[in-house]
Amino acid sequence: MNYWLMKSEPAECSVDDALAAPNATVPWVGVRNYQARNYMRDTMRVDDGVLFYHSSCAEPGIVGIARVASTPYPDPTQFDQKSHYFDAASKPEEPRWQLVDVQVLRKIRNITLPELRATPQLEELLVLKKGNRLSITPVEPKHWKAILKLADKA
DNA sequence: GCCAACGTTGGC
DNA sequence: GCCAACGTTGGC
Repeated sequence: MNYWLMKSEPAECSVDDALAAPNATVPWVGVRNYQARNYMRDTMRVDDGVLFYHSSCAEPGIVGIARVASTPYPDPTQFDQKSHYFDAASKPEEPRWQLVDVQVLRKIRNITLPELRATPQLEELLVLKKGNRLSITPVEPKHWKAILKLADKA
C-alpha cells in the first residue's frame, strides 16, 4: 500500500466537486506530465491512500482523504478536441496519457500550506520541497500518519 | 501580475 | 546529445 498527494485546482475540481460526483469518485483528468502519469500508470494500486490537495487558489492545502479507486486507463480528454487537455499527438490506438479514478473518503479541515510548512515532522514532505511542481507526489507512511493526526486536530 | 523553478521543444 | 528558448506551475 502506497500513499500519494494529488493536486487539483478547486476551480477545476474541488474536493466538494468530487464529493458531489457519483460514489464521490472522479477520473483524474488532465495530467500532462510524464512523471506524474508514470505514477498513475505504473505505481499506483487500487486502495492506495491519497491526500487531496487544493492548488492555485487562495488557500492551498490538504482538504480531503481519498483512495485510488481504479486501475489505470486512458484519459478521455486527450482525444476531445474541445477539451483544454486535448493532445493532437496522442493516438487512440496508442494513448499517451493514462489516469486513475480517485474516490474521496472524507473531507477534512484545510490543512494549509503554511501549517504544513510549520510542522517539523513534515519537513521532508516532497510537495514542500523548493521548486516542486509535480502534481502527483508519493507520500511516506510517516508523513501520511502525521497528516492524519493533523486532520483530527481542532 | 510577478517570478523562480522546472519541463519540453526543436535547431544544430 | 546539447542547450537556448519557450511554456507551465503555483505560491505570493
